Amino acid sequence: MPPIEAQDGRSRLNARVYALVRAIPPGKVLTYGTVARLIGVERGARAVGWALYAAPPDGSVPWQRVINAHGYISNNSSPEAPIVQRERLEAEGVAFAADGRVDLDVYLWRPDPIEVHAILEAADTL
DNA sequence: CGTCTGACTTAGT
DNA sequence: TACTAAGCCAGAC
Repeated sequence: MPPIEAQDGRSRLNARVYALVRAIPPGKVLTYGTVARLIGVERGARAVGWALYAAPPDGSVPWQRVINAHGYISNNSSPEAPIVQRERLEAEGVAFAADGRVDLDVYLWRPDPIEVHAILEAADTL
C-alpha cells in the first residue's frame, strides 16, 4: 500500500512533480515517464506515481492529466479512481478510443523546455 | 540499514 | 500484438 502522508516538500521530486503537473494545460496529458524525464529523473516514472498518490486532495494538482506511456489510465489507487480520472479528462475534451486508450500523438503536452525550466526552478525555491 | 511494493518504462521473446 | 523480465525511485516496515 502506498504512503498516505508525504505532501511536505521533503522530496524535491514531489515538489517538482506537483509544479509540473499543475502546468499541464486542460485537455492535454503527460505520461509518468515524461514527467520523470522533464524533472530530471530519467527513470523515476514509478516515483511520479507515488508522488501523485500523495498529492494534496484539495484539487490543486490535476493528477488526472497523467497517464501511462501506452495511453491507458493506470490509476488504481481506489476502485473508482480510474473512472473519475476518465470523466475529468473527457470533461476537458480528451477523447478515449473504444479500447479505453488516449491518442498521445494528439493529446500529449509538449511544453517549451525553457518554460519547464522556469517552473522547476520556482518549485525548488518554494 | 536491508527488503518489499507500486498510479511505470523499456527491451526482449 | 501480447506477455515477461529487469531496472529505477521514494516510502513503509
